[in-house]
Amino acid sequence: MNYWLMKSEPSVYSIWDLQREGQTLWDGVRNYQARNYLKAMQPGDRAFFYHSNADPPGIAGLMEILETQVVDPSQFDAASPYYDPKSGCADPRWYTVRVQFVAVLGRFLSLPELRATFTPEELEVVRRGSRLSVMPVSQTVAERVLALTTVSSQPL
DNA sequence: GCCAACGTTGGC
DNA sequence: GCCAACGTTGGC
Repeated sequence: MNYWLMKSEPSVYSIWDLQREGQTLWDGVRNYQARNYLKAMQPGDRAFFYHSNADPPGIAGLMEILETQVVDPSQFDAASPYYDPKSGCADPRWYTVRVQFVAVLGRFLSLPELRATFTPEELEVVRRGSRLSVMPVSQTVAERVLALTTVSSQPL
């Protein structure tokens, strides 16, 4: 089981939106490295839900990867802001995952706090200028992150 | 709202 | 394949 960190702007889609909906398709990722990480995910993996462009930015929740290797349908939708006219149905360019809500953290972990706790080598999101929206998190760092907050256990 | 950092595009 | 121009991300 691997851990990941996935960013979303809460004004667009927040951890509370996921809590209400239970699960969602993580569509709209249009960066090749982030897509490669999405492709590497396996069902049962866990991911931290990171609120970007928030006040303060930071880790807000936890989710589980439900379904992988999903073709992102928004790339074919001309009305979508994520439409990619260069992607064809025969050879889709963008893949994503379906995620399941697990928990809202009992205490959010702000970016300043993460910076104070982890080096850029340990946790890529604290790196200056880090723009990747999906990134891996090592088991040890994930456990240290979880130890900093409270996560009410929710049956899935 | 600003702007630094970064990714992508396209001319050559 | 280089690189300047441009667009986007995201912290502050």
